[in-house]
Amino acid sequence: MTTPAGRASAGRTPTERADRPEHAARPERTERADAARNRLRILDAARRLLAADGFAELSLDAVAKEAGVGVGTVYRRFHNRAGLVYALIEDNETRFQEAFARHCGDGAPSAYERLRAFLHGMAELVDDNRELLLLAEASAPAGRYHSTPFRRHHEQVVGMVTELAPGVDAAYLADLLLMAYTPGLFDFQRTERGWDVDRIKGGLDALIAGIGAAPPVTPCAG
Amino acid sequence: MTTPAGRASAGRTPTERADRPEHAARPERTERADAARNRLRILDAARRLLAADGFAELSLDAVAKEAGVGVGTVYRRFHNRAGLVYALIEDNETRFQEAFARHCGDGAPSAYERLRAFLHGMAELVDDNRELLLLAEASAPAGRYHSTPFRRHHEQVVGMVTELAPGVDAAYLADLLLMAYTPGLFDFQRTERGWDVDRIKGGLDALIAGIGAAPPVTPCAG
DNA sequence: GCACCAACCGGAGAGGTCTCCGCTTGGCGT
DNA sequence: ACGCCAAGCGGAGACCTCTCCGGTTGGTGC
Repeated sequence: MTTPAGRASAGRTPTERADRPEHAARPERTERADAARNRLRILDAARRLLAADGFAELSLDAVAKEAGVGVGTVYRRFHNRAGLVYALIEDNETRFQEAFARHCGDGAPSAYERLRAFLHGMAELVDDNRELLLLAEASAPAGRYHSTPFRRHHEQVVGMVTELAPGVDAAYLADLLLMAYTPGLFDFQRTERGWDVDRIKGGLDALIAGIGAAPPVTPCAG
Repeated sequence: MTTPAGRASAGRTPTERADRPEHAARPERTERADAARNRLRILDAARRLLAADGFAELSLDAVAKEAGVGVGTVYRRFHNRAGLVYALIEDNETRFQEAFARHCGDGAPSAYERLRAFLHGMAELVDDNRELLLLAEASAPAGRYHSTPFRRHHEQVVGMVTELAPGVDAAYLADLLLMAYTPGLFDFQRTERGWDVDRIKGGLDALIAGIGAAPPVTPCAG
């Protein structure tokens, strides 16, 4: 998300700037050197603080101090705590995508198997990053739906579901499937309900097996 | 935006963490008269403020002032903002339960029809209380799973699913079905995706129809 | 080089959440 | 009636998030 597309700015006179809506189609400016340096510093400081103090709390004031920048700089860059945490998350997401692609690239399995592999992979990913995801959710519960990882996951699941069961509302089902990995729910199931990851995988397996097997409304016996 | 639940100062305080299941679990001790009076005052003040200023913000300082009590009193009673908001929600929940019972009490429809009615009713309930639910979720995303309404809903859905499809993991499926009404998701679907309530109802209908129709794992063809 | 200026920086301050703790009081036993 | 005391009260204060804005600087056109 952070890679700047190096595009030189066309010289603009200040008068032009006034009569156009500011955030309409702002061409991507290259990030200034000091800004880039500070962004890295902040991300690094956050990781350090998280590792040291645990995931229960993450004060952006503290992050700023650790990074050696002012608070304003942190907020300018990441908007709010949720923004910072989501930026941290994108990293892990990349690794997941690679693993999933590797898993599905060869052999080209059926849609069912790919969906199953995806869902199982998600279970492991969420389990591994539980604390960070919980922090992200606590910071901005609704932020998830707008996040790059969620959107990408949704797209992928829609594709597989469409292939698996052409009749169903794939977009809706994808939402629901992804909701299985809402951090708070997942943690509640693992911790409070005492379920292991296999139970969750199994529940999802059964669900998608049913979907793949049965036409959406008419019963099998019919 | 707002800090999740607790402050977690250096030394752990002996006071209980906030996201415990205890909202409605009042100890057997009878509430003192002044405490009861203040609780009502606070609830009332909160409703008044919400109606007047909108649901975007609800400062407990302001609630305390409006109620004519100290901040400490508010926090003693409701632990944190989430607690106060969930207390407000329980009210609407009661009305929903009554409607659902009335709907299902006579005629004793099939499990499928009862589940369908329940899910549709939830859709309306969530749609009607979107703002309040969003506020609750923002205050404590994980608090939902511990709340009395969620637990009751879960129990009810488990019962209906068990009856409908004895082979499946009813507890897991109930979780998933209820996640369809996560406030953030629902609002995202309605607002951002531009879906209407019927689309959501329809998606759920198809899902439970499939579940009722197909045996959990073996495909029809087998 | 040099001048210009948009983007960037930093930190004071507004406003919120929640805790701490000394004072007050309702309800009970006698 | 009366005394006791756990439960309740209130608000100062610690700490946090996020905004605002005057001063600074990297990168560009000339």
